[in-house]
Amino acid sequence: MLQERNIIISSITKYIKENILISLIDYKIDIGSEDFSLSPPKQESFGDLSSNIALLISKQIQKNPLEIAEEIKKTMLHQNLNDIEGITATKPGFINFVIKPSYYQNNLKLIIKNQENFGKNFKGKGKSANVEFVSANPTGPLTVGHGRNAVIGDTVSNILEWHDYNVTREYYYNDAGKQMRTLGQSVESRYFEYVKKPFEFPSDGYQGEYIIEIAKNIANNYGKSLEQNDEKFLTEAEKVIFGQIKNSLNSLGIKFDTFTNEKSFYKSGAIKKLLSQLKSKELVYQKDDATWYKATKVGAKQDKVYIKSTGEPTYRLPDTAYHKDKIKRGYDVIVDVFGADHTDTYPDVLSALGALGLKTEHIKILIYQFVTLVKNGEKVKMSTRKADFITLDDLVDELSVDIVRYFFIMRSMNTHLDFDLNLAKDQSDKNPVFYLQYAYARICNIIRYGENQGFKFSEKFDPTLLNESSEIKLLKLMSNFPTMMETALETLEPQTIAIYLQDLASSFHKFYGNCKVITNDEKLSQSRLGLINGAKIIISIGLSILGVSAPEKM
RNA sequence: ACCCUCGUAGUUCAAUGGAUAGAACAAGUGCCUCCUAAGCAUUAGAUGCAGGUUCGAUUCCUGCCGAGGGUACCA
Repeated sequence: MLQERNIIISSITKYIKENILISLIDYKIDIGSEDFSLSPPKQESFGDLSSNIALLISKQIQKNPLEIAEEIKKTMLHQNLNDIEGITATKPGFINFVIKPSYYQNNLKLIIKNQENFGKNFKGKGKSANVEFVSANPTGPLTVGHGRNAVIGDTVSNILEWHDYNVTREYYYNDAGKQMRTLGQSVESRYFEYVKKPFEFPSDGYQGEYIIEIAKNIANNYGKSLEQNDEKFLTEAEKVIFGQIKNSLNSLGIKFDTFTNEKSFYKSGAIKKLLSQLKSKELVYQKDDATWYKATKVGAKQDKVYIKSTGEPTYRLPDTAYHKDKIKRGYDVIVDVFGADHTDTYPDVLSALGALGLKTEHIKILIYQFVTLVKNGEKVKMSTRKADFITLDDLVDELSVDIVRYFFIMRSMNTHLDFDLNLAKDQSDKNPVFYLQYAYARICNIIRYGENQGFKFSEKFDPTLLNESSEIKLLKLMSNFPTMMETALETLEPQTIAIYLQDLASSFHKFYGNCKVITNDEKLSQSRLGLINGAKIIISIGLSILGVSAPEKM
């Protein structure tokens, strides 16, 4: 039922496209419906949908595009199309379509009827998805940079879930590498410092206060006579820091389903197996005491090291085993959220998997650019090792979950994000997220007010009374919601939703300024209650996907 | 040196190859006897530089300039 309805919603473009193709028969042009556009023009005065078809074929058939547009228009007018109020041909050769208001008005009824399911096309029904994100090694608190990763990953998961995918949120960390060893050494030396024994702090050790705290706790809990290389230094540190990380994520409303670590792939023998499989494909060789991946054989410019001359693998090898494991688990979609520092690494992982005959087309790598923190007008360089960072917790404390989440997804992933701390703080009451929330709270307030005045909202309202331009505009935007969500699924770019919601909220605020909802005109009041109830549903869906709260009062 | 991402208003960011490049913040001017002024209306302000492809380029290609990231032995 739902599916059927939403096909109707998005089908107006398909419907028009098909009819355009029909009108082309005389030209004997072979053009697929994907090869020309039919989309809302920037300029409202051109109508609701515009097509560039005439411009595209004018060269082939040696004719002025405007003339072609006129001819297509005439043909289509004869077809007497449903829901089309008018067709025009303009300047260079665009064909513009004006859709009847009734189309949008009737759509409102569908929104009210389907409530939070409005716009769903269930593309992920019966399918599963795995989203790997954050994946920070537990060497210190999460920083602002991890925040962008965390919020993108969680929101992408929400987008998939909304489309009915069964989503696994997964956190992967490297616990076998150098970073963790350095962490253990750092704690160890702080421990000896605390118990007043000779110590030597590693030159590249982690310098944060939290290391000292962990060392103190170890001394308090396990006594002061631990020896060098006791594994408690690392295991305790990992336990404590992971606890903090989970708390930080929790305070952002993020929960993981699975934590996977690198060590498990050594234990299970997966890495050995992977190496021998790659060897049999002649993709692995020995040189200078190191084991190399022959990336050049599959198109890379340089071979890469799998196992260093010290006998320690680089991250590439376990990462490949890990992705092989994920593929074998049978997900329909696998998403990795990586920072820009991974740009060069994932092609090696994918090419190795591909060489083993595994399918990798369903792996989507989302690369986001780094966050530059700006404080007092200066850029802050952050390093976990030097403890020179602003933690995610600090950010959430100073701002709020809603602001932090919204701030991280309101920009496209591949923009280098400048996060001005002073600005975010000073203007917190003018933050764009409040604009959305205020629209929602305003709607709720009108509904409350209406109830106090004896207006009970009924689904039997008459949508055809909504004819003010601000009403039509709002209705049109609401009709776009399903298409917008489809785009969000295709691109896995949360920003799409944020921008849409800004538009919708703006449209609502303008409507609020122009039209009074609760008036003496009972029928009109009912219609407008229908309108704002529809807007409420859509804002609510959008905010919940973004993980931002929808307050009934502000 | 090479590779990737990016360069749009004073600032932070939008814009499936389309028509007059959009917002927000900051600056100026209006609007609460009326459902919340966290709002609305309105003024001013931008595609780094040079070429190319195209009917048409912020978008695609080449070069230059600038920012960030990467280039086995951090992940």
